[in-house]
Amino acid sequence: MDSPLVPFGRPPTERADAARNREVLLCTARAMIAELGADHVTMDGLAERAGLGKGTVFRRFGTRAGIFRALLDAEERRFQCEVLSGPPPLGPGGDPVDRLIAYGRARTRFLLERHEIARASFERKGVAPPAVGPNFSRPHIRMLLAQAALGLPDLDTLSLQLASALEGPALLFLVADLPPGGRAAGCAEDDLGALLADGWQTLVERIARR
Amino acid sequence: MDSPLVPFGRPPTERADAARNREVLLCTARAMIAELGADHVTMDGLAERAGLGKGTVFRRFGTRAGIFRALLDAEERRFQCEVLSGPPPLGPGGDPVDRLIAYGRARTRFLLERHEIARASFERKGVAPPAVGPNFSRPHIRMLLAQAALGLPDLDTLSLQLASALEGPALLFLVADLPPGGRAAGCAEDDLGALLADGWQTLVERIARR
DNA sequence: GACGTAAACGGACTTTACCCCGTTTCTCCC
DNA sequence: GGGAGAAACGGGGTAAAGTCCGTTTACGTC
Repeated sequence: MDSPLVPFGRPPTERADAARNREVLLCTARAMIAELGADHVTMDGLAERAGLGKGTVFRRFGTRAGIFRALLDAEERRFQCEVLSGPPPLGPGGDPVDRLIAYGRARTRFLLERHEIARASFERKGVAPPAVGPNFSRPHIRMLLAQAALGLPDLDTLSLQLASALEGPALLFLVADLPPGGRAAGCAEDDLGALLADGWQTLVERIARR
Repeated sequence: MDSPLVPFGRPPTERADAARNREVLLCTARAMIAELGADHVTMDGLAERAGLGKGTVFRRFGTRAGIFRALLDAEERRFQCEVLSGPPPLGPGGDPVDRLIAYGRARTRFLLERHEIARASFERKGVAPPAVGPNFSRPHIRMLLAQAALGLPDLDTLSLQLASALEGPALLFLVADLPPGGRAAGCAEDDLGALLADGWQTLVERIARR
């Protein structure tokens, strides 16, 4: 019995085949999304096209939304890098209010460019946290608000509400459903992004006004 | 041929049995929600318990979310009455900024009290508009902003974002999932409502500051 | 009151997410 | 290289949403 009582030394490393299959699945998913649109991607279809069993897909991603979340995560990471270590005004170094505005612009653009995946990464089944929404934006906004020292009370709640104002419209309420306000119909994605970005700037400037 | 060429006089009135069944279904649904929780209410279960066929349920409400939407609509209507014709500060007559604040408080409370149904009335399948979210709040907010004459540009977009800030947190991101910010865990519904309401007030006051 | 028609009904059928568990494969250690 | 044990795999099974279509029923007309 010289085996260690506490099984040290084996941090939860992923098995090689598992890692490979994850990649295969993500690639296949991307291809299928491009080809069929996000909501015609079924778990069975994905499994078959990837040449794997259905069980594997679920083991990897837990749920349908999990796939889209994983897809988004990869891109999120790059986005977060820019925000956390890129040049101002988005990255660190500048005036916090300017950063807030720049963040909103960048985030809006990011979400609209990926709205299909972002939307699909939502799903209300069981108890899966939304993940995409407030998880990065909210603390970031909170931090910038704190830095800006505007004398605002309860930054926890405020940052939540502002994150909603920023992400909600892009993620949930529109894109393909309701173009904002009167100018319905012909409103392309870019225009929409510009409107939302400007709106965000107005909001932030008003709130930051001393 | 004395029958009229244009079949006037028959506006799309609902057949008596259909109306009765709608009521039965809504009542049964309410009972089941109270008993099992909203997300254990299945269409089969509802149909069986109501003593009707499944096809009927779908014909009536179109989709699972449709039931919850219908349930909410009834309550929504009462809420809207208060807002549209009740006494100030919520109802018409007072200062628009005060009304905006009062509206936020009332709406937050309304949504939190019904969060289970409100959440269930969402669903992303096909092309069903969210309905609950921006459909009443947004135009109302827009109107009050216009009345307040704050010199804000693009009220269409701004009202959308503010409606998101108001409804998003209550509807989507929390209640049972993530209590806001640091003070996790023990945060009851009432406290949450107070936090969100205060946050909303802060937001509006800042934006309205001349 | 009988009749014709459009609307409503019912439930079998299809599709899809997700579970389960016996089987296979990796990886570590000797 | 061989063996043990844990992790990953596969695919049949289940449950629930949503569709279809043949049957029944309400309601206006004669």
